[in-house]
Amino acid sequence: MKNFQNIRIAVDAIVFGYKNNSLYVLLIEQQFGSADKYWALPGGLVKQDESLSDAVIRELHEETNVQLTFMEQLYTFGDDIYRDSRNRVISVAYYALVDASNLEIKADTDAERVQWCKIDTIPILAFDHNLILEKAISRLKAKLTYEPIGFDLLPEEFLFSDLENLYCTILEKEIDRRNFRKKILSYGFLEETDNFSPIKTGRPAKLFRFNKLKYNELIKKGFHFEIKFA
Amino acid sequence: MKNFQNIRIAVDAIVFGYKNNSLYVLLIEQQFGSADKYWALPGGLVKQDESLSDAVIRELHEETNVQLTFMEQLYTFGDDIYRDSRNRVISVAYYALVDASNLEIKADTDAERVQWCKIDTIPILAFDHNLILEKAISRLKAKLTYEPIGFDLLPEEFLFSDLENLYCTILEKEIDRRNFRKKILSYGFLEETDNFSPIKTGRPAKLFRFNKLKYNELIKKGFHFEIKFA
DNA sequence: TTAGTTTGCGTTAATTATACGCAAATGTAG
DNA sequence: CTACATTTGCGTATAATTAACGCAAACTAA
Repeated sequence: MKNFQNIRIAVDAIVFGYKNNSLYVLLIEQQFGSADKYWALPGGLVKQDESLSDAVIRELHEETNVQLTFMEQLYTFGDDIYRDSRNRVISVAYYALVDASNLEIKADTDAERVQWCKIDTIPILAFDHNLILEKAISRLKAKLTYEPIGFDLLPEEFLFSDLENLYCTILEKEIDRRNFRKKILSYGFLEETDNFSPIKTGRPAKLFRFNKLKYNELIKKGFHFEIKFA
Repeated sequence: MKNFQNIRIAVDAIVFGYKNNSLYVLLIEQQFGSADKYWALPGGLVKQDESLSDAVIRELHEETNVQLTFMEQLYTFGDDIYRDSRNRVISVAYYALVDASNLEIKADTDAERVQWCKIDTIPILAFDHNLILEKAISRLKAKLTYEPIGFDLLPEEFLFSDLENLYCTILEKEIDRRNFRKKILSYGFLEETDNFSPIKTGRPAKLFRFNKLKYNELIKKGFHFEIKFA
């Protein structure tokens, strides 16, 4: 075997969003070769003088118009050496959580269509993107229980019932509404706003806000976030 | 900027071992260019037709004579585009835990020397290997608390005091010996052997063994390992 | 007014964690 | 042979946390 290395390096972006009590992921439709159209995760080749994290943020922006400042690295996929049939390509996957209600997406260069796709109706995707997405979902599920990332999926101000619903939906678990509320409130990083939900059914509900500063202070004191389920 | 990509892809191996009540990592000494010698993590370029995980296991074997069957992916380092001064190189880091008392290491191709290095006396390493190692250590610490990986660092049969010591040392925390024992035993995946420790001081201690099968059964039933510290 | 709905606060029992006490089983020093 | 140092292994009391549930308050719609 000759020693020459001809491997391309790509990045892929998994962007999770939450709306209508469901978890979504951002997909693009791409044309491959002459005929085939495939849904895929946003992503593409890293440029020569570009860091990996810059690359994934650039590709996401180019293909979906979504402008993020940070994505977290998920995993690097390079064990299947034929994952791309054209060349050997290794892909570093990144993920992010966004408030989907507050985001303008539009197809741009490279992508023909961009869409939020519900997590339980994902089609067959290009390359090994189904595998990548699965890994991202299990990471999301795990992280949800030990870091307060659920708030990233919600608007600035949200209802307790939204938060509760988010947890139940994503983790596919039942949960006691009252104990959940008690526990989260006991942490002390949520603050009540003076605003009420516009929904006109049942008792009016206060809107809450996640206080990141307070959370960071707690962390410094050794606090450890955790949500457990039966 | 031209579209041509000339990025090499490498793998690096972090192998943790435990002996003499201390945590160690496997390092090699390499010659760079004409004069400089540097300690570094084992690793090297991925071959064209080789999966990432095969590559890291091969490199580790070539450089240290340590033959593993599995390593877990840690992180991919590619944000500092000058991390290797010669070319742009992206490195996928993998780590593993081994029973150091049971391992023959020897310098081989590429490496001049191989050595277990105590984690609190790590020298300045080549490239960004200090950064990589730091990340590996924090991953190890985190994982130790929610997966029963401590046993991988011990011999097949071990003393409870060894296990206790391992946790205290790596996590740098105090722990109540009796509560720790009670908790671990309550999980039911440790089995007593008929053997006793050869140490001739104090009351003779039973040797224990980690029953992976039993652990896997528990996992299937929804069990979740956890060791918390004050 | 009444029924339906969701919020927000509370109480109690069960479980788990924490902080210890102490005897058993050895080797060793005198 | 005895007293002592040392480490193991088991136990118990108390505090803290979690889980299970009750119910009134505050609104809308009819």
